[in-house]
Parts: sequence; structure tokens; C-alpha cells
Amino acid sequence: MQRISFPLPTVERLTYYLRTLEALLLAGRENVSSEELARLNGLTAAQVRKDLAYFGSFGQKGKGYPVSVLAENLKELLGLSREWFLCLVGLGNLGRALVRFKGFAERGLRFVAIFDKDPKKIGTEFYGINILDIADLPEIAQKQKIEIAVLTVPESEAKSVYEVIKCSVIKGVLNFTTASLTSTEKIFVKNVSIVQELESLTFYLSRNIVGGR
Amino acid sequence: MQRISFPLPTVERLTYYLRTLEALLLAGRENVSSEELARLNGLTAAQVRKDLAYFGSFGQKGKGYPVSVLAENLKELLGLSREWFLCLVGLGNLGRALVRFKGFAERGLRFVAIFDKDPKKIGTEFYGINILDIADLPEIAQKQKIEIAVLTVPESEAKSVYEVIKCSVIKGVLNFTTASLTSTEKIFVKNVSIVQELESLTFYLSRNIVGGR
DNA sequence: CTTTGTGAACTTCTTCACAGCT
DNA sequence: AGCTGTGAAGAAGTTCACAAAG
Repeated sequence: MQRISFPLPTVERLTYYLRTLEALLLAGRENVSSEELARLNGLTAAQVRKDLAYFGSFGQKGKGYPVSVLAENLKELLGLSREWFLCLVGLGNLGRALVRFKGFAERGLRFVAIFDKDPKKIGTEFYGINILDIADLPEIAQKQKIEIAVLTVPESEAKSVYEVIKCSVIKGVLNFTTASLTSTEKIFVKNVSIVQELESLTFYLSRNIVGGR
Repeated sequence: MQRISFPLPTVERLTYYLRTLEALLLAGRENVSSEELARLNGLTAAQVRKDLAYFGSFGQKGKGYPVSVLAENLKELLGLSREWFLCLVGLGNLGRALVRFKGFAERGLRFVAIFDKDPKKIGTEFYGINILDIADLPEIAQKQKIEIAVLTVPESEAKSVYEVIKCSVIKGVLNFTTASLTSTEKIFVKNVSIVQELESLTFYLSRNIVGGR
């Protein structure tokens, strides 16, 4: 386990920088200033420089950051220079959309198994991926070297499925259910609650608060 | 009683409290302490009390918070005691999943129009909702009193579609694309970037940092 | 007793401002 | 000149600790 020495929001921003850099690379750009990176992401230049400086000295004074080198470094930093094996748990509408989503494959995030509890689905396949019984998750995860579970079961199932995941080799969970699951010593959970995002949007709209505050 | 200033993360947590309270209500509970609300959401009791205190004095000393009254208050606060009309922009896999998603309807968040640019889709309907041309969004949004757009177009389309939305009566955008859109005076944007959530997960996993905090 | 509501202390995060390099 | 990297200042957010109330 490591001690973290940077603000947590920095990691999220690194993913934005990477995406922006890849777009710049495609456009044939060789260098980019913190000023421009900031503008393209709705941040301040100082923020961009600080964020990057936590992980190295990637820039050249007077010149900016070399686009392709920085992109490569961020990819490495974010753990995206290798493949990750994922499983989907809960094959509903959202789950199906996520499995088919191109954005994951482009990043080397590969679904290699789908788990569900519906006997009608178990044994069949979706998008070329086998659908298996959730009960078999620990065994399969180990065999297939699955490190991340994407959780899209109904809220009522979330806690019990999480317990099963805890008993496996899986180290990360991307939780799309409204149940709030908490990280443990062994598992890192990221909650992505879609309804709740909308709910905080309605809060701001109903008070006519715009532009962030 | 009504404060004008509170931490931004508080709003997100209010949505968690509401969900927890509704579960407690269903279980027949009459009161709940900040201690218990905190435990159920992976927070501290002081945090819960502070969050709630920004918006009123809902608790009773020695007794805790009355579940149903607090739930009602939070619902009102979050702007969820009325209906909101939404439109989906971009009917891909993710869009289809979101339209069918029960969680929105349960909260009074109703999709009343779908916009796409594919001529094959325009004029047909999905899930009982008309599919219209994005170009007609400003007109339709006004007619149908649509206040929120859920954006699920490909990244390459995101910026131009956002410009169209800006020219309409729409006040809030839930952005599922990887393009980072920024709020303006008139529009409040919430970015929900699924791939990027997963990317920050791989960052932590590849460094063996656990315990999310 | 129990538990809230809250100033004060503390921690975390962002911005400022400028030294120093190209 | 142009631009990064960074210590210091400032802002934002969280936790502490306790008075007050049932």
C-alpha cells in the first residue's frame, strides 16, 4: 500500500488531460502549454501544472509539454498501458450498453465474463461473452484473472453481490447501483450513481444556481 | 434557517441520505441518528449533522432525526417534489438503456423527447417516445417544457450539440460523453464520464492504493 | 443518559506569484 | 521574450469537542 501525496481530484483530472492530449496528437500538435490544457478542460493553468508536477517534470520551460511524451506518461501513470480484464455483474439494460460500449475496448478494458442470477440467461452468451452464475464468480475471476467488476445489478441485490465479490480476487468495483458500497482494505470501489447525479442537478436547477456556484 | 453557503459535496451526500431514509421508512423506522445515517453511507456522524444543519434543524436532541419528515424535506430541497421533463440527445446503446431505466421515472424524471441526427431513426419512436431531429431541439424543448438534456452522443458530436442546447430553454445537461463541457451563466452541466471513472480506478489499482476514502 | 447543532481546529485543495530555465 | 515548477497564501471542506436540549 502506498501513501498518497497528491490531491485526490488530481487523478480524475489526469484522465481529462490524457484525453485532450490524444486529441491534440491526432491534430498533429507537438507541444501544448498548461494554459491551453487548462482552457480545453475548464481549469486554471496553475492547476494543470501542479497536477502534472506531482508525478514528474514533463514540461520544458518556455516551450510547454511535449504532447506525445506526456500522453505516454499519463497512460502509464493511469495504469492504461496494459490490458485489464473486467466482468460485468448484472446483465440488464445498462449492463448490455456497457458491454457493447466501444470506449472501454479502446482503453484496453476488456469484458471477459458476465455474471447474472437469472437461470434463463446463465449458460447463454451476450456479445460473444459467456453468461455465468454469480455464485461461480470467485472461481471464474481467479481462472480468468479478472481484476475489476462492473456492478449493474438491481439495488436490492447490490450488497449481497458485493459480499461475493469481496470473497474473490477482484480488486476494484465500478458500482452503478444506488447502493453506496464502501472500499475496504482489499477492494477499491468507485460509485457512479446516475440517478444521484441527476438529483444533484435538479437541486441546482430548482434554486437557479448555475455555473458551479 | 436557509443558508446561502455550503460545501458543494454536501449536495451529493443529500441524495445519499434521501435514499437511505427511504429504505429506513420502508423498514418502518421512525427515527434515525446521525451516527446510523453516517454508518449506512460510509461517512462520519459530524459530517451528516453538518450537512443537514446547512438547510435546517431537522433533528431532535437525544432522539435523532424523524425519518419521514427528513425524507420529505430532503426531497423538497433537492427539487424532487415535482416532475422534471427530460430529453435524451443521442440514441445509442447507452441512451436506450437510460430511457428504459426505471430509476428516473421513480424520481419524477420523465423523458418526453429523444433527439438524434440519424434520418433512419428520426420520425420513429423508442419506448413510446418520439425521435426527432436535433436541429429541432430548441423549438421542441420550449413547446414541451424540457428543462434537462441527457447527452449520449459520440464524443465528436458533443461540442456542436452542446451549442444547439445552449440556444434553447434547457437549463441543465447531464453529459455522458468524454468531452468535458463547462457550465455557463445559463446552463448547469454535470459530467458523468464512465470511461474516466474506470480510468481512475485503474490508477489506484495499479498502485495498490486501496480504501477509497 | 442520548443526541443534535455548531464554533474552532484542522486537513485538504486551489490559486497566486515569482524564481529560474530555454 | 515564453513557460514551467513550486513555496506560500488563501479557500474549501471535514472533524473535533462540547454546550444545550430532550
